[in-house]
Order: sequence, then C-alpha cells, then structure tokens
Amino acid sequence: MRKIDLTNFRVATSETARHINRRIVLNLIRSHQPISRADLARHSGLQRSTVSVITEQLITERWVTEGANGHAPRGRRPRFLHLNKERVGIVGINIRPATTRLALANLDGNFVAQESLPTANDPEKFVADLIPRLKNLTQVRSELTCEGIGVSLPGRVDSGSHKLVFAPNLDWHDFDLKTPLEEATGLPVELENAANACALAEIWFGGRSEAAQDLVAVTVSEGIGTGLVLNHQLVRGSTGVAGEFGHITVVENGLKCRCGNQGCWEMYASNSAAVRYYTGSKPTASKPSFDDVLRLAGQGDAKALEAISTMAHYLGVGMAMLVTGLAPDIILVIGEITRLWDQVGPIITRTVAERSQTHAATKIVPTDPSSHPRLLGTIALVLQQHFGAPSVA
Amino acid sequence: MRKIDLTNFRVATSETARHINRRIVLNLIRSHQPISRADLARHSGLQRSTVSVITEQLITERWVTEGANGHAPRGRRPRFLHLNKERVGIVGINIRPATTRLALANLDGNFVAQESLPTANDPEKFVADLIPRLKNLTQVRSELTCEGIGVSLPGRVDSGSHKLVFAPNLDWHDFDLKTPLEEATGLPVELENAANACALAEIWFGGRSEAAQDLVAVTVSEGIGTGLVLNHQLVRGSTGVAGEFGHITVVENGLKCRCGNQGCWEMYASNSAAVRYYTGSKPTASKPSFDDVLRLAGQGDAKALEAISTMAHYLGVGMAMLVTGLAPDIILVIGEITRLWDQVGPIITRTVAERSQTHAATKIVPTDPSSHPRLLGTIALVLQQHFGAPSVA
DNA sequence: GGTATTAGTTCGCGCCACGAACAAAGTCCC
DNA sequence: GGGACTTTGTTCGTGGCGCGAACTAATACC
Repeated sequence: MRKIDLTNFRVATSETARHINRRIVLNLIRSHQPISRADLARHSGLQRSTVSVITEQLITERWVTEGANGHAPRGRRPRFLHLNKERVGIVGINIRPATTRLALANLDGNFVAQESLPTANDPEKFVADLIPRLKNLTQVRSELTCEGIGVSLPGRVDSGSHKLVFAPNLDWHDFDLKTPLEEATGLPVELENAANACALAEIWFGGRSEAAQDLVAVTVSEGIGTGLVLNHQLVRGSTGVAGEFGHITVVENGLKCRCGNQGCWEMYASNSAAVRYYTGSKPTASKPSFDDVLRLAGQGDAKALEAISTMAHYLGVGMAMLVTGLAPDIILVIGEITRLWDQVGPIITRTVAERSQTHAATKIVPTDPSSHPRLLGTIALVLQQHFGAPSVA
Repeated sequence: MRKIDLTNFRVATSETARHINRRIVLNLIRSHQPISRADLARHSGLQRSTVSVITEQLITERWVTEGANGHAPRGRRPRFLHLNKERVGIVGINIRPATTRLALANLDGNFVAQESLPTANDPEKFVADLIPRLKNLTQVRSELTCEGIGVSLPGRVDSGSHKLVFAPNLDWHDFDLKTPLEEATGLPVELENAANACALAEIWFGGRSEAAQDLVAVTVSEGIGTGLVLNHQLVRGSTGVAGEFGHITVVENGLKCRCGNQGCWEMYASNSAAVRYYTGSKPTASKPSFDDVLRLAGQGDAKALEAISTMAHYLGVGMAMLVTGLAPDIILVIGEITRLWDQVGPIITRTVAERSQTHAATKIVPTDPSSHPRLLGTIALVLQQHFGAPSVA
C-alpha cells in the first residue's frame, strides 16, 4: 500500500482506464508472444471486445504485428500477435573507468551494433569523442529509428541537476552529461548508476525473476555498487544516492577509501582488493591485473586462490548485511568474479548463512558477463518508459 | 517507474477513474480540511463538476461532512467540507515483551480509550487475556463502530501463514495471532512489525514528512528494529522479514545475540546494551533498569553518561550504514533514549557524518514518546486501507 | 439596486469497459 | 458432404465517468 503523494499526483481522466489496460495488454503480448486476442482476454480478465479495440490501436501504432494463424484442436484458428521488436531502436552507453561501450538495441534487447572507445579522463573530451560515434550508430540500421539513449555509469546522478554527485571511481566532478548528449543527438537521454542498470536489466530481460518483487544487484569491479529494486521498483532516494552499500563500513578503522571513509566494503571485496591480497603489502614492480589473479586462481595457484577466497569471504560479509536488512528474493552478482563461481559461490553462500539468521530465503546468483548486463540495463531504462506501470494517483 | 507484475495485476474498469479520483479527493480533504469544493478542484486539477459529484458520494457514505460556510473577500461563500473522523473506529494493539497496550482511535488518530495488560509468556494465555478486554473496548463508544484491528509486535510475521517468523525478543514461536483474534471479534486484523508501524505512523500522522518519499524508523528498546519506507511504500520483503537491520553485524566476532548471530547492532546500541555498559562485566546483585541509567545520566552521573554515550556511538555506527545504503530523507528514532536527545543526538549525528560520505542529506530526528508511535502505527495500518493509493495495473 | 466575483450545479458530449449477439472459421462425426 | 459443435474475433447498445460550457446562487462593492 502506497500513500498518495499530495505534492505530486495525477488524477484519472476518461482515458486513464485505456492507458492502464493498454499497458497491461502490451506487457502480456511481450511476455507471452505469440498470443491470440482470446488468450489475452483470458490472461487479462478483459472482455474479448475490449482486447480487440486495444490491440487494433497497438497495431496501428506499430507496437504489435499480426502474424501467422495458430492451431487449435477445435474451433476457429487464433490469429497470433507479436511484439514489433523493430518499433524503436534504443542506444545504450556503458561508461566504465577504462573503456566505454555503446550499442544499438531493438525492443527485444538484442544488440544490432556495438562498439567501444577508451574513456577519456576529461569529461569534456569524452563527450567530444562520443558524439560522432553516437551519431554514426543511430544510422547503422535505417529501418530502426532511434528514440532514446540510456547511459550507465559508475556513480550517482542527481535527478534534478543531472550532475554526477557521487562517483569516487570516476574522476569527474559535478559534470552534467545529459544536456550535451541531448543537444548533440536530439534524443532524450536517461542516466543511471551501473548497479541500478544491472538490476533493471534483470527485471526486464532476466528470465529468472518474473515474480521477484525484491532484488539487489551487486556489481563487483574496481569498486562495489549495489542497485536496489524493492516492491518491483528501483530505489534511488530523493537525491539519487541510495544504494551505496559498497561504502558501508565492514572493518572498524580499516583502510582509507576514495570516498573519504574508512573500512568500506569495497576496500575488502572488490577486484582491486583481491589484487592487493595477492600482491601483499610489499610493493611490486609489475602489479598484476585482476584478470591475472583470476586466471592464476583458475589454474590452481595457491596464492591467487587464497586472494580470491578472501575476497569471496568479504563479499559474503557485505551480502549478509543485505540479506539481513532487506531480505531480497535474489541477490545478483555482476563482475569478472563470476567466472570462478564454482569456487566463489560456496564461500559467499556459507558466509551469508553464518551471518544472517533472519529466515530470509535469498538466492545468490551470478550473471553471465557475455549478456552485458550494464549495457542491457540502459536499454531497460528507456524501454520501461513504454512498458512500465502507468503512474496514477 | 514500476514494472507491472503480470502474476498479480488489476485491469481498469469503467469505475477505476472514479476510484482513483475519489481517493485523491478524500486525501485532499484529510490534509487540507476545512476545504471547499472549489479549492478541491483547484488542488486536484479536476473540474468543479466532477468534484461535486465525488463529494456528494463521500457525504452520503459519511466519510465527509459539510460544515459551516467559510468567508471570502468577494463572491459567494464556500461551503466547508470536513473529514468525518467519527466514521469508523480502529482498535490498536501494541504488544511489547513486558506489557501490551490497547486503544480505540478515531480517524484522526486520537485515542478515545486506552488500557494495558501484562504480556503473558504463553501466547495462548495472552490471547485469552486479551479477548475480553478487546470486546469491552469496541463497545466503549457506541457511536464509533469499529471496523478493524491493527497489531504491532516486536517481530516479523509471514504474510501467507500469519505466523511469527522472527521474533527473538518475544518468546513465541510459530504462533498465529491473527486467526484467533479475528474469530473472537469478527473484525479484520492486521499484524505488523513495531518498527514498520512507527514508520507508518510518521507517514500518516507525522507532520514533518508530507514529502518524505524515503524514511527509516529505528525503534530502540530491548532490541533494535528498523522499518523501511522507500518510494512512499513499506518494504516488507516477500516473506515479511525485510528490515532487520538490528541484526546486521557491527562488531566482528562480537557478542552472541539471541538471533544466533554474533556482534549484531542491537547487542551494542539497544537499551540492554547501555545497561551492560553501565554495570560493566562484573555481575551485580541488583541490575539497574535502562530507565535508571537514563535518569542517572540526566542527573550528571559520569558512569551513566559514559554508558549512554557508548550506546549513542553505536547507534550512529548503524545509522551510518542506513544513511550510506538507503539515503533516506529522514531517520526517525523511537525509544526512551530520545528523552536525553540533547546529549545523544549530537553524538549520533557526528558519528553518522564521519562514516557516511555519500552526500546523502538525511535528517535524524527523535519522536516524542507521548505520541505513542507504535500504537498510532497500528491505526495507520487500518487507515491506509481507505486512504492509500488504489492499486492499479 | 446594478455589477463584478466566486461557489456550486446541470447537462450534453466523448471515451471507455462490459456483455450479449453475431459472424467467421475451423473440427468432428455420421 | 453436411449438420452439430467449438472457438475466435467483431459489432453494437448500455452505463460509468470526466470534461467543459452554461447556468444558478450568494456575496461584496459602489
């Protein structure tokens, strides 16, 4: 039950009912396609007549296409409806400290074009690098007209000013990325934190969580980010900085973190932490990358395995807090670490079980990195504007 | 933006628009009363004609009464509308380990009758004690017909089975409280965790947070409970155990907690913890109560002040995590500790500021114990069924 | 007492979901 | 091959609802 926000609500008009039912029908087609009008009526509870009118509207607006006839054991054959995945193209941009990846996707979340570029240290230069590639990308497939750009980045964005307000692992300060991109492309731009984007990707494209009302995405890379979906909704906080569990204290008087605090979770459970565990305190000439450590651990190197285990332990320590405090249905782990899930998963699960006694039944699952969850999330960001629940009251 | 839950949604009918607008008008009357129809139209954006029809309905259903005429500098005088606070009575029950308090309230949240009884150790006996008093209470004021019972308790309740699933500070196990109360009284019963109830009380009756979309209530007593309201909505988790931040680990290998874990927040920041700090490790013949410690600290006793300060420090430690992770607009502190807020507040605020660097602008505020937030929350629990946003799509 | 102003009501219109009746297009069985 | 049956999809009249223009009511000011 939600309280009506009397400072920001919408009354119902005579068209509200149609808006709502249209969304429901559109979503049912998306998730059950191919599906007949009669089945839509059965699934939705609407009358067949109403479904007919709505689908006719959706067809004329090209959201839905009528395909082949289906087969039925008895009676007239149903006419199948499909989501028109070519209706709009969406550009996704995934900014990471080292490289930025951009892609053009259709409504299915399939990427029809991709490319990447190094992320410039200077945000102004970055924008200058990005814009020509962006313009090029939107014209790769002429039949797929682009209608929006989604951006994921390792930081939090103030929804009012559109400026980066918290991004310790990306050395940009108070930069407004939205406005220049919108002006250059003429397309609406949505910015979102990478972990939030991963959560959205799972919600909208993940097979596993149709019914998951509460989900936490944990991105493990140079730092740790968390994206919260609670009651089927992204939790951003009124200033956009909700979800920074990566910077909660897990070690009293611990290592200094870039955020200014001490003993943050990400100082002990991120990729950088594992590298530190591996190299030890002694300064070495050539610092290995996390990929190196991961590869060595996979080959059975004892020191590397030890480092990864310590990292996994601390991942468990932090996730135990998430399980205790939020009791989500699913914790989704995103990052290179998932490549060694056979070793890492059991350690995390055990640590969480030891430290959380609240009867929460949270499943901790890795994501396949080849699915590009950060990038897919940016697509979901734009997609949800057409498929999300209409805001009412 | 919410995703439509295709396993559990409601289509719009021709009456949906009215449902929505009715709720909006009812809420506007509740928060702006006395208010004229014309002002309702201005605030809502609905046409005056539509407002007239809706208010007429609300008046015939006795939710609203028409009062005196207002004054206007020019033109016809408005006819003021009021919420009919005597429309229904709600019974609230606040169960705490030692005593249970019950009250009858009207729609304003004013208690018209109250009483309390000791909480029996055996839940069956407790129910037997409670029922006659409950029946008595519902008949105190014959003009106020009771329509529901709200219950707050120090534990989590599974919304499916209605059984207590996590209540380490209340020695009842797997007990179904809802069914016997409903059968005895014939009224619908809603169970809710005490911290969640406090959060609801603030949302529905607190003056300060009309626009607070994210709020965390922290109840500090024998243990620590947290109630989360995010995106204007209570976060319960699918099994009802979300919000147990009282049992996150704040001290590695710390003291054993009743929950089975070690080093839980509530072992270091609850009232019991402060008593432990005061008495030290040595076993004393007569253990002081937390009230004693609090009184001594108020009188300037150094050892008591030290104990309270340590408790306050640990309250800050835990709240820093809440601020970092959830960035709520408000953290609401409930408990006896608020009586010494002048001493305690600054310590908490400083600790939180030191440990949370994420630019969250959370206000930490104490509640007045005389407002009975736990009890008021149970009223809100029933009230929101009439005033909450209609569930749609 | 006329004019201006504001409050509240009446009424016709268009949007919408409902549901009964109907048309379309199959299968099954004699 | 043709009638009975079944299922799909459409048509159309009905009632709920919000809109907005026109209208009535009530008051202040000049």
